[in-house]
Amino acid sequence: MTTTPTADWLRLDQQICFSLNAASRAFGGVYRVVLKDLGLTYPQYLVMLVLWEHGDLPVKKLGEHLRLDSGTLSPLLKRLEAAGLVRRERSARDERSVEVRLTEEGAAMRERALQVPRRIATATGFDVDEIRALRARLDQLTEALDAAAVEEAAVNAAAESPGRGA
Amino acid sequence: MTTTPTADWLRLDQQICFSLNAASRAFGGVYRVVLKDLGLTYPQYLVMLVLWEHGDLPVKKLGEHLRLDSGTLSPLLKRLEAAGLVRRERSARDERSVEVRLTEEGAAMRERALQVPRRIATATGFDVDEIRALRARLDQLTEALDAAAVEEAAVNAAAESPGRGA
DNA sequence: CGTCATTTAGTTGTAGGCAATTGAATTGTG
DNA sequence: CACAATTCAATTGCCTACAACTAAATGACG
Repeated sequence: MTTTPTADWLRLDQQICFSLNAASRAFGGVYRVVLKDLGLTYPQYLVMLVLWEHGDLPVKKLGEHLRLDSGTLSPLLKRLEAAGLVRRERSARDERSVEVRLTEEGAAMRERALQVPRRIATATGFDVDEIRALRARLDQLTEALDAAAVEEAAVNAAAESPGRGA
Repeated sequence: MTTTPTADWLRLDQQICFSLNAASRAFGGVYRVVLKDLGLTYPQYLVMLVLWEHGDLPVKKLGEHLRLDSGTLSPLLKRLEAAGLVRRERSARDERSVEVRLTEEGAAMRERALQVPRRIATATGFDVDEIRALRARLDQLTEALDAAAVEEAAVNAAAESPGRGA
C-alpha cells in the first residue's frame, strides 16, 4: 500500500502513457534501422504483414486489422503502390470498395522480411515468454482504454448538452 | 519452452510493437477526450507537465526530459505561446538558448490539470502497483531498444562502407 | 585577435494519425 | 421504382515525429 501525494500525480515519470510513448518511439527507432533495406517505414511494414497473412483485402478490412482509418491508409497505400509493392483496384462487385493486392514484388518481399521479427525480438532483450506476457498486459490495457474513451466521451457530451440523462 | 514456426513470426498479433502502438494510440484517444476542456493535445500536456514540475527551462532541457528535438518542439511551443500558456524568450546570457516560461495562465492551469492523472489512471483499469510494474517493464524495454538501435545502426553503417572493422 | 568546431533553435520536407467532410455506390423501405 | 439512410474511400486540415539542413552564437585554441 503506497500512498502518493496528490501533487506528485503530475510528475512526468509517473505517467504510464509517457513510458508507453517512449517505448513506442524507441521501437520506431529500431524498426527504422532494421527496415531500411526493405525501404519500408514501420506502418508500411504493418500493412505488408497483414497482406502477407491474409492475402488481398479491401481497405476497410485492412483498417480493422490495424485500427487505422482511410485518412491514414489512403496516402500510405499510395506510397506502397508507388513503390510497386501493391496495387489498388476498385472492386467489381462493390464499386465503393478498393481491393489492395500484393504485386509479385510485394509478395516476394516476404522472404526478406522473415528475418525482421527475430532481429526485433533480440533488440528487446526479452525472451519469448516475457514478450507474450507484456503483449497480453498491453492488449488488456488497450481494451480498458477503448472502453473508457467511450465512457468519457459520453460524459463530456452530457456535460455540453445536458439533454436527457439516465 | 514454446517453439513457434518461423513463418508465424510475421503474424501481426505476435508483434509486441503492434500491441504497444495500439496501447499508445488508445491512450491518445482517452487523453484527447480528457484534455479537451484544457484545450491541450497530449504532447502539449506533457510539455506543461515538465514546466509545472521543473519551472522555466530552455528548449534543449525540455527536449531532454521529453526525448523530443527542436523539430517537434519549436512548432508545438509556438502553439502553446499562441494559446497564452507560455512565453519564449531568448536567454540574455546565451543568445542561442530560448527560455520557455509559464505565463500566469499557464501556471494557473496546473490546478485544473490535477484531476487528469486520476481520470487516466481510472481509465486504465489498473491499480497503482500494476501501473508501476508495467512502467518499469516498459522503461526497461525502452532502454534495451535504444541500445539496440545504436548497435544495429553500427552494423548497417559497416555493411554500407566496409571500412575499418574492429 | 581570428578561425574553426560545437552548441542551440529554427526551418523544410516526408510520413503518420485522426477528426470532419465529401462524393459515389449500395441498401433498405415504402 | 424512388428516395432516404448507410457504407466506403478519398480528401482536407491540424498536430505530431524525425531527419537533414540553416543560421546565429559561443567557446577553444593557435
